[in-house]
Amino acid sequence: MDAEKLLKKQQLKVTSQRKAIIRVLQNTDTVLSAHDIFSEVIKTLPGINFSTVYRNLDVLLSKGIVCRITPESGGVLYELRREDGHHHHVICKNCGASIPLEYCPMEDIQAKLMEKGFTPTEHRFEIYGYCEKCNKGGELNEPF
Amino acid sequence: MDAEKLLKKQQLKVTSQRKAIIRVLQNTDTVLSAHDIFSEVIKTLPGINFSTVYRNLDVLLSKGIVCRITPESGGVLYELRREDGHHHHVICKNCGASIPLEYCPMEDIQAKLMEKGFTPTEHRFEIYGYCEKCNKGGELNEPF
DNA sequence: CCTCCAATTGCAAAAGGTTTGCATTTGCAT
DNA sequence: ATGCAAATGCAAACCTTTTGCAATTGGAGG
Repeated sequence: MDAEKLLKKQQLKVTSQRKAIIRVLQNTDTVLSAHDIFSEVIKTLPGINFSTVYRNLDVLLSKGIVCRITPESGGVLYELRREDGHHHHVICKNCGASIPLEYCPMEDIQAKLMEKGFTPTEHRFEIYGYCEKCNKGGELNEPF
Repeated sequence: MDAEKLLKKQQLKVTSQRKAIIRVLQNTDTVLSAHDIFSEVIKTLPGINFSTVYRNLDVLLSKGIVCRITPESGGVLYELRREDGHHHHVICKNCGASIPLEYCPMEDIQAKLMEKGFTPTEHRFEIYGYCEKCNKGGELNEPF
């Protein structure tokens, strides 16, 4: 779906800034920091402000258009939410590639948690490592 | 194990600051922010500096004495590592209680990842929700 | 017990990332 | 075409974490 439709679907105003941000996310299969996104967006939209990027990432996140990922190593990363419904990610520490994962571990232990009286509301499951490409190639580009 | 033994075991110098930090972590079953830890430590060790807390949390983390947790909501939290070996956490969003979990989802999908050519190096699995106590009680104290 | 050195600490300043207030601009419903 | 709420740019504030440096301290070795 193109950026404009995505925004209208969520009843968000269609601004050039929002479209640019979404396009950046659409044109990559890697996870990006707010800074990464800003650096890309400013190429097509000189003059866009950092706070606009931050504000819009928050909006897009709250509308479910993007996902937010916080690696152990620190920082916050974003990616377009491409799949409907619940899913997890496998992320390459070398190139940042993000691979969606169907599998969800919650099913396996939901019952056990309830037994203990714990009511789960959210969970996170992320896998980090090296993708097929980076496993082989050898040289490390922009690790994080 | 007491703080001093814990430090000596890892061949770290035993300082009053380190002991105080560890004791704070030993006296709770909840996850704490660096700020939380500082606020507690300063009660028993007036004059301790924030940077000392940060530096030591890093040291303790690298020695495996503490765990670091980064909730979706942001921020960085620490807890004493009480279990040997690999484990995950169930965390109460209300009181911060941290419950260790034996179950690890990696076993279930390790093979599938390798098939795809992905080499996992780290992963995280955390569950957030409300513990038995907070489920019932009702009032919310220090949510995060 | 004393001495000495590397490790640790306190302090202050800087760095880094993110948020906020406000005036201006812009999308879009009417 | 018009008006208004929403979005943006800008600058400053904020908060958390890191860093350089001088002073202090733990503990190994004498």
